[in-house]
Amino acid sequence: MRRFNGLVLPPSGSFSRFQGPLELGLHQGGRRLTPQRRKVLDLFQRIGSGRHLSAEDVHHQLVEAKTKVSLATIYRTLRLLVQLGFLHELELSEGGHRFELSSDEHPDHHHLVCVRCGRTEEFESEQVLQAGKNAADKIGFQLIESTLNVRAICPNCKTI
Amino acid sequence: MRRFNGLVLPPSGSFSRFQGPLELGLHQGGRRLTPQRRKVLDLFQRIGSGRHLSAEDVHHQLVEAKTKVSLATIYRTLRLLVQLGFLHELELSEGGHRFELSSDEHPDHHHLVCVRCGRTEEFESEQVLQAGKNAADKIGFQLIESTLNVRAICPNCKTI
DNA sequence: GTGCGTGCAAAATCTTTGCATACGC
DNA sequence: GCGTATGCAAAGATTTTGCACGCAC
Repeated sequence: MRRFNGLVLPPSGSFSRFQGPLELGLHQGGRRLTPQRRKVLDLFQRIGSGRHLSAEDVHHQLVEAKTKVSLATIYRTLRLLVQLGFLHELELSEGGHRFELSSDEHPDHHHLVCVRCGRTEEFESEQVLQAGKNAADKIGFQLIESTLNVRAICPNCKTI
Repeated sequence: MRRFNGLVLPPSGSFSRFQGPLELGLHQGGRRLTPQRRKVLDLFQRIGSGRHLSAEDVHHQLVEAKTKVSLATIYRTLRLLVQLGFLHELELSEGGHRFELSSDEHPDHHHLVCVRCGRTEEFESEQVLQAGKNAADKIGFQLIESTLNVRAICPNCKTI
């Protein structure tokens, strides 16, 4: 059950990481830069890359900041921003999807998650990048990105 | 190449003094090996490791095979089997969680997913294993497992 | 002005849970 | 028999969608 409901994919190269002013992508293909979309982008930029928010989180933050926006719009916007490559969608172990800002400074970073307390650390690895590329090449897939999820137990939880 | 891994269940209804790991786990701590649980295990066993089923898939398959079992029980059973380590829970990109049989032959394998059609291929990589271990060691986490998800476009979809 | 985006509420998924009953041990 | 597991249905949690209106362009 694929669901594409109305979200038109941008032209080729759409999966590459975003490289310019954020507004650019949102003005292509008849898309509009609405206040709501701007606020969502602003939020992710303000908190920086490496922070993981759920749709609910984003909505809550914006409402707290007196921005009038519906949860439905958050979902629609997040999906759009992921397709445009501005955000990464994460599926770490527990409870629903999370989103983080794509970053040129920390491309292809990976996540260490403590299975007990949920503490999450990030790291980069040229090895992983290469391994993903090797695997894709071997069967003729065109690589987009790879993410390594490491399940582990953090020092705090180990002592309990 | 052998097709089945070490987690062998004797055929349903047979008496055997051999007790594989599956029975052992399901008999510990007052747990019971019910027909429903056995059927779920049998299913994963039959299709082999490397196949990814959703809870709904499992339910559907069993009902087709004339096994009377409720979806709620499937969810409860899958969660149990994951906790016992007999199944792995996957969170590939599209639509919900999937489960696969844990395998002694293919531990720590990884997934290449086509973002357009959902086709999924598996691979193994010593590099990835090592990278996960390095990262965990570096900040004092105790490694449990690492899984690399590679998002890519498969040859078929590339030509469309 | 055109038609994309939004809000709202309803609907669709997906998953969990309360409770009485069934049954493995 | 004891206590766990199940079925059923209802509740929860999360995400999508139909429709009329609003607003970016």
